[in-house]
Amino acid sequence: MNDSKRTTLKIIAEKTGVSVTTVSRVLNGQATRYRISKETSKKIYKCAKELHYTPDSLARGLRLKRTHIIGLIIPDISNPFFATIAYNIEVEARKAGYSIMLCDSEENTELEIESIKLLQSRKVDGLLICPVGQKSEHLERLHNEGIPLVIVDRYFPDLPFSYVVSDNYNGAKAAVEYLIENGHKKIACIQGLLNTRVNDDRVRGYKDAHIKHGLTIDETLIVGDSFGEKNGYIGAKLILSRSSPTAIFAASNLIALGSLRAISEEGFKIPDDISIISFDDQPYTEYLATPLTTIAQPHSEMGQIAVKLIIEQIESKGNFNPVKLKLPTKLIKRKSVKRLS
Amino acid sequence: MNDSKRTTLKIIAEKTGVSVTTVSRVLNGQATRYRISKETSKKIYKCAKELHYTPDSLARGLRLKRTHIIGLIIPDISNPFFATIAYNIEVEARKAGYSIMLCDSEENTELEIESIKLLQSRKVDGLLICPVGQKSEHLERLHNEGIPLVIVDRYFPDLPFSYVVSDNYNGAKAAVEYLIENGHKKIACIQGLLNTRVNDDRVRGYKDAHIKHGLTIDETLIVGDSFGEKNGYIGAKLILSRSSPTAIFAASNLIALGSLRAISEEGFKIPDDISIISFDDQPYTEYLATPLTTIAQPHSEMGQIAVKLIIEQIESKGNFNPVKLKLPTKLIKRKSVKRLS
DNA sequence: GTGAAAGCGCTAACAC
DNA sequence: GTGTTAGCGCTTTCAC
Repeated sequence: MNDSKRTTLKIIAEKTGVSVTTVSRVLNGQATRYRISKETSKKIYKCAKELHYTPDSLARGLRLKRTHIIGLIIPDISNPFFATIAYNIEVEARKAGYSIMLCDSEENTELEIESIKLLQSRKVDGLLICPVGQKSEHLERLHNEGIPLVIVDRYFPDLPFSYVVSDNYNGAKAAVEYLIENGHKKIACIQGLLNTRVNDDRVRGYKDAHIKHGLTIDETLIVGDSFGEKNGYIGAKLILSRSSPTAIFAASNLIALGSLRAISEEGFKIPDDISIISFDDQPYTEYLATPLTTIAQPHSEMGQIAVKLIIEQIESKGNFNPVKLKLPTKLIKRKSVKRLS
Repeated sequence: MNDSKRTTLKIIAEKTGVSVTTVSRVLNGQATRYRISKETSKKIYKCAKELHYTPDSLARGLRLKRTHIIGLIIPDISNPFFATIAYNIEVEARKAGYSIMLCDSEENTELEIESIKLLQSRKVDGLLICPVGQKSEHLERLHNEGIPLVIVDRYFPDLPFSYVVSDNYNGAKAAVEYLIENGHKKIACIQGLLNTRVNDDRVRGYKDAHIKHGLTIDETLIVGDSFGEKNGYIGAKLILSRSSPTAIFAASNLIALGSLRAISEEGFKIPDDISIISFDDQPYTEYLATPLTTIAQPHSEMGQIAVKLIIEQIESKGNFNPVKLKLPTKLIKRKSVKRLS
């Protein structure tokens, strides 16, 4: 921290009457390599302990060009989906000796770009980004600069960097097929942020499920433009007022929450009046008025794998190939889908 | 990051034919102060831009003894309560030019202590800690070392450091009084982590509400020992099997979630068979099977104020007095409490 | 077995 | 108006 004169190698060197070099070597476990005498070592360890020596990571980072910091950019850490991912990332990174510097991009590409710059100036060893996902030039640039980078959740399949995401397409398709198999034919889709791969994949899954089962796609049943709760609310209100779908496919947990509010305000009952299925499972979903049928994403795995990938990349010094991972989702059947006769 | 030779002041100095000092001064906006000529300035800015110069925060931090990093220690970032607080902290800190280094203590004092050491070696300017709360020696030590420190959520009233917390005592008391006013006399309490001030305050509020209304306190109705979901589940199971309370006071949002599971498993209906009131409101609480009556905590304010306090403290260089803030909570009446005749 | 010296990129005191 | 120099705390080459 600021003042109060923290212990440095120099201080220890003076106290023990050896050179800074020796102290550094001993404290870095290189005593044997340099055949430093047991006594000297002991003396140094003892002194370091007494004075509560902690190495200065800034100085070390400056010297070594290695900070053991991973920059993490999240679109909204208050969203339980990202909070869970962040949790797993932090725990896994810590185990591997890395610290996390956290930035929230507030679902805003400009802020995302700012955050990247910031983290670069902070000299993080690598970047873990859950991108807003509408633009990618800034990420490509990063990649070209040779900065270790792993994308989580939202991705860009055609670009040459590593990512770990859920299988949004098949997840969404499975969700909608489940609806169709239960006799639903008029299914609304409240989608998330437009022109993001995640959303496009989910919507594509929604459409392909229709096609597969010979149903025509009614574009007016597809509404919405963000992953937030408000969009779920507005989307559901809209859809309920102008059409009468028998089911809703909500493209995110927050969208589902917003829809729930709209649905109850409009006096509809789930699943009797309308069915709903949501993307992303959360601890609370099973206790909702009607326990929600959802597509669960592998939060923990995503976080853990992301950390593994970024560290591999950091430690490989450039010669590695992008790893592209699409993790399977799981349909969790609960009570929010009604079987139509 | 690691290689690819990032632009430094030196490089710019060479390209523009001036000294490093001048470059530093210009790029730090001290051109006028040192009366550096417009041309020189322009030249430098232009070169810096072309070469995408970003200052090296490590070097700067080392030199200035100031990193503009705030260390944040959270017991569980996947808990929506903390995630929301973290969100507000990150946003507020960023606005003020600070970055957040995040550590999750997993509700474990040992890890909390480790994290503190880590963050100290990272030379953070100050520490924002949501402590586990069972021990405080390590925090006192920090304080004595003169390290800027603000405690959030869980606190130690007798110790001389700043904190910002909810008024847990009055919140809990209001909750239980509300129950009593609705005719409940046999009220169970599923408490959180023992020997933490937060829990003690909430339990004290629970008890004092009884006393105030002339009810005797039945210690067998008080169960539990952690803020997690599992404890809520076990606690509710226990209480339901051996007593028959008409209401449950759940000391956290996760405890409430666990209780909900137990209650439904046991075939009880809320609020007809049993009422429940929970501490901490979350976006999903109003959509639960029975919308929960809760005590809402001022998440955003807590986060924002915490950042203000820590920055004040960082920038005051020692001569400041601890600020102790207890923020009011709010009873949010929904449908989980039944009026008994 | 140990040390001196250089240098990572930056800022600031002191020159002129 | 601009430069020289020292030094933040650390690691590492080279020397003996």
